[in-house]
Amino acid sequence: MIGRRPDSERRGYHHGNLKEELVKAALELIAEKGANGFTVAEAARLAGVSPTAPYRHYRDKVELMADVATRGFQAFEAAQSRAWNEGKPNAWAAFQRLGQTYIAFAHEQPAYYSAMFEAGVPLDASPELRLAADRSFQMLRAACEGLIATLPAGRRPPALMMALHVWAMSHGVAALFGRADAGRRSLPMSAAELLEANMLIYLQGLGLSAPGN
Amino acid sequence: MIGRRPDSERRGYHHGNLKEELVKAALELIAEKGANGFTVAEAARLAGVSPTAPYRHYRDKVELMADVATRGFQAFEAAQSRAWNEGKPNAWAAFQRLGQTYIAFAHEQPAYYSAMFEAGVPLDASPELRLAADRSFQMLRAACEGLIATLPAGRRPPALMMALHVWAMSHGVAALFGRADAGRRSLPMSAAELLEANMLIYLQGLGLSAPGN
DNA sequence: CTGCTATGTTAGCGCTCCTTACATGATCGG
DNA sequence: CCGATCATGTAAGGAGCGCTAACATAGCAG
Repeated sequence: MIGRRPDSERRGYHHGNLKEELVKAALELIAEKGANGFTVAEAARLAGVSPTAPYRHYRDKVELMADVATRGFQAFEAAQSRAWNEGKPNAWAAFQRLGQTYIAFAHEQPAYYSAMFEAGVPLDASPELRLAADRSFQMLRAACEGLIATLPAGRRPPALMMALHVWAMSHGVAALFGRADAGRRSLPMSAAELLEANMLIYLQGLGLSAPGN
Repeated sequence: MIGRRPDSERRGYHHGNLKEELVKAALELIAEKGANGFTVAEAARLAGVSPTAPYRHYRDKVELMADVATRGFQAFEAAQSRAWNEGKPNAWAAFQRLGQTYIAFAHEQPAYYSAMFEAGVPLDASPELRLAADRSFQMLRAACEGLIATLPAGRRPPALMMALHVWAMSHGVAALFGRADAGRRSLPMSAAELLEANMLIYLQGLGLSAPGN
């Protein structure tokens, strides 16, 4: 990390950047056949290399999955950060955007979402993964603190608890109703609407209500 | 369920009741190594039969998993039913018991829980599975209706939506914080406490509060 | 007893994960 | 410019798994 070489991207050696392409292949496969239907061999095939080439870049299958999950958390945190936008124009609106972003991410990046939450990758598989996951959560926690600050001092819930609740609600809705999986029961509303209503009722329970309304 | 045969348990043929024993073995393996670390061959080994014997009882691995999931839903619904106890002594207390039961089930029967929600078994894998899952949900929905009935007519939310919210919160908490998995962040409260607080705030948001309090 | 069906075993194909040994392309010291 | 070295690829193969096909046997019906 001494800064990039100025004269070239250094995509050298045989293939170029096999690592990136393996991640891309893994995402395709996970999106197509679920988190379990992904095999290292098939990813290698997609990348046009021999079945054992991936093992030059990843110790084993789990490490590859962990890399995918890490990139997922990074992309997720970036999306969350954009949605939060430093709490503008007000904490309430920004908070609602966070929830929508969660559902949208689960819906539009099912492969990332699977790798992050459904593939069974332990969070301490790598320090980078742990870091990326923690940053996502800290973002959410900060958003909660922003909302809590609008409450009168006597009625403020612990920010950590609130963040855990919001995460649980988001994850619950996304996991149960937010995927295009088979076996879905027909719902009267979309996952996004369901989560928005859930959040509104929860916030109401905390004594929060939409400003300017 | 016409009552047991009086003269014998009818463990006939070669092994006796291999099907039951395979399910038991599967539960052990899932509890031990997660929903993915389970193999048909190893289950057969645990049951003391050859690696292909299970295929006389299940078309493939998915069908075995689906059977485990079905039995999980049946056990779950039985537990829920006991907890609900027809809404006695009052809808509020019975409802709280339902939530606790959800967390307890996820905690004490991790193998069932994995098979039901994390193994990727589609709900329409079999009619029995679909039925068992639906019955669990109808139970929850009935409980919600019981609670909603205590609200004044003008403020009643749709029971289906409420049931979906409760399920999402329960599942979110259970999936994220209710397992003994690795990679857990240290929490200031248990999953059961977290869910109870979440429910209380949500119900508060609906205008519900504990009776006699 | 004879034959049928349910339940089990053995053999084997194709696939996966991963290791070991080997080949080759890029880079660097001279 | 050349050979050494290291990073990156391939080839071969072992062990395990899902599943099928062919065969064997236990229990039951007649």
